[in-house]
Amino acid sequence: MDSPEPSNIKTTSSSSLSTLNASSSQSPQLQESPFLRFVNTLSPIKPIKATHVVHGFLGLNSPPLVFKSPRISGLRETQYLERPQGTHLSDGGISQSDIGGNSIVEARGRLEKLKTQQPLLEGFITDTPKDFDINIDANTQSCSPPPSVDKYLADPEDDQMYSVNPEMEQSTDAAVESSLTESKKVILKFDKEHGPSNRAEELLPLSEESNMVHQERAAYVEEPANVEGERNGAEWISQEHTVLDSSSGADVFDQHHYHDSHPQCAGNDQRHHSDCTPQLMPDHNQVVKEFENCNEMVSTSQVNSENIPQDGSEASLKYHSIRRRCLQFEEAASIDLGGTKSHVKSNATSSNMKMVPVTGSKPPGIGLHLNSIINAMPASGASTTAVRLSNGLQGIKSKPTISLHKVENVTQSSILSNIDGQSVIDARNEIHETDASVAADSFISESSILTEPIALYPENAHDKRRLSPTDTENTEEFNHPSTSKKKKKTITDDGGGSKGCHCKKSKCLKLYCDCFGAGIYCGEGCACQSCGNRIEFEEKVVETKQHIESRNPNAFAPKIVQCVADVPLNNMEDVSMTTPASARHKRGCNCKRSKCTKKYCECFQANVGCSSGCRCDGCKNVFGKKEDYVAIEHTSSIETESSIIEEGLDDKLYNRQKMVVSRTGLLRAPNHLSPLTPSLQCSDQGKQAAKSRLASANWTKSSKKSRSSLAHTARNDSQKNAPPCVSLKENEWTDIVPYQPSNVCGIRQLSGGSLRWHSSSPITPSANFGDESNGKLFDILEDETPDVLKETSTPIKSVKANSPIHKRVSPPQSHLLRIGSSSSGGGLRSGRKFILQSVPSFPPLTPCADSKVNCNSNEDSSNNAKKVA
DNA sequence: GAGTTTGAAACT
DNA sequence: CAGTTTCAAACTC
Repeated sequence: MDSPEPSNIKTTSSSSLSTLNASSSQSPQLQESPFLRFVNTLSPIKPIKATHVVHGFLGLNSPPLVFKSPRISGLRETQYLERPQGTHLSDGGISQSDIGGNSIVEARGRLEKLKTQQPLLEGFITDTPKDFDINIDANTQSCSPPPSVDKYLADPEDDQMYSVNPEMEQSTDAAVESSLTESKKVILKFDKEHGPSNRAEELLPLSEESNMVHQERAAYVEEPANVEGERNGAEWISQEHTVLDSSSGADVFDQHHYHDSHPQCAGNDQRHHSDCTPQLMPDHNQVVKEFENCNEMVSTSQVNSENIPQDGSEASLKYHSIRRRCLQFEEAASIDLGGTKSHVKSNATSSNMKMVPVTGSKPPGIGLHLNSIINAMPASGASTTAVRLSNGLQGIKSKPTISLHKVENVTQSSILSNIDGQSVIDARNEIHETDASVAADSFISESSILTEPIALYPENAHDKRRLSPTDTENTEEFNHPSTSKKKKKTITDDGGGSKGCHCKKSKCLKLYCDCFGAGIYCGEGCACQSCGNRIEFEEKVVETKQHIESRNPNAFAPKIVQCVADVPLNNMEDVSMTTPASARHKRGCNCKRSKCTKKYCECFQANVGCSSGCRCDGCKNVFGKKEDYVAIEHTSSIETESSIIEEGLDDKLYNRQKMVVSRTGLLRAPNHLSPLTPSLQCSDQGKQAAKSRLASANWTKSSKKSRSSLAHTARNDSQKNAPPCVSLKENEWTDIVPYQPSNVCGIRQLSGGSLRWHSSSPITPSANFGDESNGKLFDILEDETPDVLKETSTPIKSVKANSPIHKRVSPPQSHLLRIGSSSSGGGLRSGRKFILQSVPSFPPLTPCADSKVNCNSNEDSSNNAKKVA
């Protein structure tokens, strides 16, 4: 309800006249209309935005819808984190815009409105999420997966994604961005003069992540400045003063952007800026800004500087780039802080907070470093997670609920924890962090491809060990030097993982060091000896890092990749399971004695289920056993094979049915787990696991879209690489991480052009499904799957029943590949047919039901397909 | 807090 | 690539 209006309003906001019209839901048409154009031209801002928006989309390559969905998902996460109820809202807002097809326009309208109507924005932001959730469910569902996918797909986009809400805003803001970027540059320069450290940091990051930063900044800048400025009002002004004066305008922008991106945060009030800020994390600039802002916030908003743990997590959340940024940032910060450590600390915390927000943005993306993930979880409540895990199902069950709020919680919890420092909050943080980390991981995995996503990882990295410890340490240290260690320990104990490192021989210049591994400089909180990971030794640190990267380019990349981030939200159980399930460790663990039940296991530490890539013995990973994962893959592969055979026998109809099933499964699976497994399960009618997974995929609607997209991509792939389906498990999995991202990217790319995953591996298709967020594929899929999906649409039910493992089973990559190939093989045929059917993607697709229905009533599906044909 | 266990990272 | 060593976190007492 609200979302539409806001969006419309926003679109019109640029022009007062248009606002009314836009509010009436004319945004798209109006915008297109010559009159609107004229109006836009009248207002200086609009034209820029429009252009920028266009660029942003163009850059994305994918249609606005695609981005939106992902972004939405991202928003969801953030929203969820902040508000369980609102979890869907944020996304919904986005999704609606996407659905409406006015996403960009609406976004602009929203931004404009926000600018013009700060109060409205706040209300809208807080409210919109709900509305969106309701309206967008399907979209959101699809979106939820997409976000992660999107993150993977396009880092640059991810930046936008981060802003989630900003998505739309971004579009609008995009235009602003250019101006903003310029303004930022100017500001940066100004900041340099005034605030050397922060600005310097920003500058450095910019050089590295200039693209991302620019994107993010632009979005942030635009929205934040306008929207937040309005919202925050006096606070904002004060912040701006501080920011502008001492820090770069980027900070301000970041804050604004953060708020915008996380309406909830904004809704939460500036008090929680620190909380919200984490989401902003994406950019170093933001971080820096956050720091500055944090100071301000601290003074103004009551935010506790102690949020360190969260901060650390946030920091961990950032990506590689972020990590790098962190390093640079730290340097700058340290430099600047040299005199004002307290500020730095506060900043670090704030930055961390921002990082958390990034995690929020993560949702869309997923790749994360284990470190980041771990850090994230531990930071808030690694112990909690561990407890949950130890508790087993209970823990999981509890998670589901939590999972729903994961994203939001991540940001919120981090905030809360920071503020309150309560165990409860910590638990939330853990969950959120894990989720975020998962998403981040998934995103990160892609992030390797995409630079932006990386930012999230850094936070994640901190979240667990590295990030949390280092970040938390850093932040804590900064905030509370004396208590940093204790806090760290306590945090780590609590799961905060804010501890600093204790390296004695590695000089903190090896991956052994969590700080170094997380791309963070060691701080006061660290108990390391002969530490070489300090700003003073920046050159050495950089060299070492380069050396390590030369050996292993992904050494600093997130270890954990998520397939699906948000989907689980609907099902508490599923969620808890799913979040972990969706995420996987790229390399897998090699546990021999811990049985993957202790933090020795990186998978467990990251709250991720073991996959075929793991070489663990006697895996009992609470988040998903390796065996289960493998079994799922196997079944999925079998199903795919059978489906392929069937396809060969019966062309279109039969294939269609299976395709639908597989697609639904894939789509669903992607949400929670990996796309692949779901499909397999679905395809195999009988396979309960698949069903359960699919059920978990309830979010399916969105997943459906993604599936459809995946199917579509799979088709393409299958056309090219029909056979490939089968191979890949471990390798695939490893690849998957990248691929998924790539897939996501592919989706984006699809919009833009190339699909990595397509060519890369069959698996990618699944990823694509997950990514589906990409408008085109998504649309196609929708069209294709619609009937089937519609039939099965509601099915999601079973999802809950699914074991987390299933979700995780996602290894699906192989499955996806297979499925995709099979489906793709058939997909080409059936796929097109489906397209002809053009079933509405949104409505129906419930994974389980679909899968079941499809599987059970293949005839029906086939009949439907025939009818359609 | 010290010592042990564990598995990743690094090395050969 | 496999095996071994090194390392630091996680864990236990």
